[in-house]
Amino acid sequence: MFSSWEPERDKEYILEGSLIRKDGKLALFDAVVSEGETVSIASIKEKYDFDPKDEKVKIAGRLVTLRQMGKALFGHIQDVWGRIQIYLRKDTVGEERYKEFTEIIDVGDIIGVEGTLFRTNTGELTVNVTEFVLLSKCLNPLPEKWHGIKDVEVRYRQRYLDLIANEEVRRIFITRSKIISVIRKFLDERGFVEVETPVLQPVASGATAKPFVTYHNYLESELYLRIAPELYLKRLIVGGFPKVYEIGKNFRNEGVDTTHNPEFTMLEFYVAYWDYKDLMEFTEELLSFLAREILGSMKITYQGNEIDLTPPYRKVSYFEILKEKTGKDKEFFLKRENELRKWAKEVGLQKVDEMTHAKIIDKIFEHFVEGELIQPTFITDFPKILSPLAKTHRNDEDLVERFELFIGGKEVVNAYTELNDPVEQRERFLQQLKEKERGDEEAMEMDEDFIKALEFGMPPTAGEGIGIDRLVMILTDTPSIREVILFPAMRKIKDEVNI
RNA sequence: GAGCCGGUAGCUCAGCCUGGUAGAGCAACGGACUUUUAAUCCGUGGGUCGCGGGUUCGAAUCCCGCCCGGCUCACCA
Repeated sequence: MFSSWEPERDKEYILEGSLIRKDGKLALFDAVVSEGETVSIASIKEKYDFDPKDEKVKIAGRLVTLRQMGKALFGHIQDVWGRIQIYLRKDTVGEERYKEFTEIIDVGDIIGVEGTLFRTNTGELTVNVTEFVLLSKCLNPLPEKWHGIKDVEVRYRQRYLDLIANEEVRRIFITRSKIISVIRKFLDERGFVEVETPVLQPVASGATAKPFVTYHNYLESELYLRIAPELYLKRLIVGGFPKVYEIGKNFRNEGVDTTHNPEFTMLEFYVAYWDYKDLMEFTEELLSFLAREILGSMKITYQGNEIDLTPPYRKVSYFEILKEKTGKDKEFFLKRENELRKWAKEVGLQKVDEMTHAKIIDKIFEHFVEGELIQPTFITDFPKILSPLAKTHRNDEDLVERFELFIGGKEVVNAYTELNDPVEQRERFLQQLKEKERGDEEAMEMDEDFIKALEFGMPPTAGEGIGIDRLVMILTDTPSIREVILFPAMRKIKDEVNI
């Protein structure tokens, strides 16, 4: 049962009426819906939609529509999962209670109702209300019922309004949650152990990016918010975990656009005794499993493009596709730096003189190749100078055993056979330090503690990172990363006094 | 950081080009209505036109600066 209504408070509220809404003072109702008895709107629809048969139900939610007709009224109450119609008749609840409802309850309020299910003349499953309670008052008007809320700034800054008003938005975030839970299920069933590694790290390494810096007062040292969990997860492989994964936030102190948010969610997983070829197959399995579980189909539409997630995916090597798109071969990119620089300027790449050799190659690839990879495509065998943590290719000293998977023109997966030779790893870090001295701000940091771990022996291992936000974008057909992050990074609104 | 676009009632928008004291729908408020669902019908109230400055007799409208947001580029796996 609902806890008892307190008539004195009702009167108080009714007496003050709309004044209470303006003064911002409100006698809160302490009525509660007792635990375990209220059922969700979604479960009622699921259970009784075919046959309501006067089932007694008790539900709570936000009143989002209201149609009053004198001696009866209709409305809908809603939560993130769905909405259900309620029907209130004067001759069912009594004259007093009916009057109370119309006088104290407005669209936007959180209410609880109790009643029996029936179907209206138009066939909609509806609760014929016998008892109701105001659970929380909404002091502000809700966004418009028909057009919802469109102002993107309001949608991001006050996401709760977006969620109340826009069904599509609710769907996206529910799908996001499902995607993450299906990924966990997939990995757990295959023997992976989920772990948590430090977000605050003394060395920001494991990726090429600018970190956020903070300070620990007690340890009296600077710490960095992680740009990647990679080096810690590999330490766990050294420690004997054969299969580990972590899903969590990474932080990069860089620009904001439709595919970048300063904090974003990554899945990283590592498997001992696998190589990058095993990971390609595993990635195909994972993505087709996701498509089946989430969408029930291998075919998706992303921003107008039909994308087929049925394995196997196209595999093409880094320099093969570069040659296809630019006519220049690996030799040109890797061995003839001066000619490359000249040519890069000719094709319109900016700030070439400020870039390192590696960076120019990376830029050229982004410019000529990335956006065109609509169907799932593994780009394999990257140049070594772009991949300081990946193992040298078994057939080519210039390359590493690495792949990235592109879908819808976006990089979604990055993976490689891990470099497990501590001597070579130190050399690669030193190479990065040189790049840093030459002005590459994103070059990777030396991590001596990680090298020490490698010196104890890391088994041959393959590791992979999946950008969860971008994956959600593709599976929900959204054009901007902000549409799949509940509270995307926004500029602080300046205090008017300080302007 | 650059270019383009936007900011008008609680929400969605019109008005701006061509300067003359701000408008619609929904929401709110009052009334009618016992199967409605963008309910309907009658009536009422509601504005720092993002902020600041300039031009002008007069600025939502023209000009300049700033703030916030979006897109594209740059940056960035």
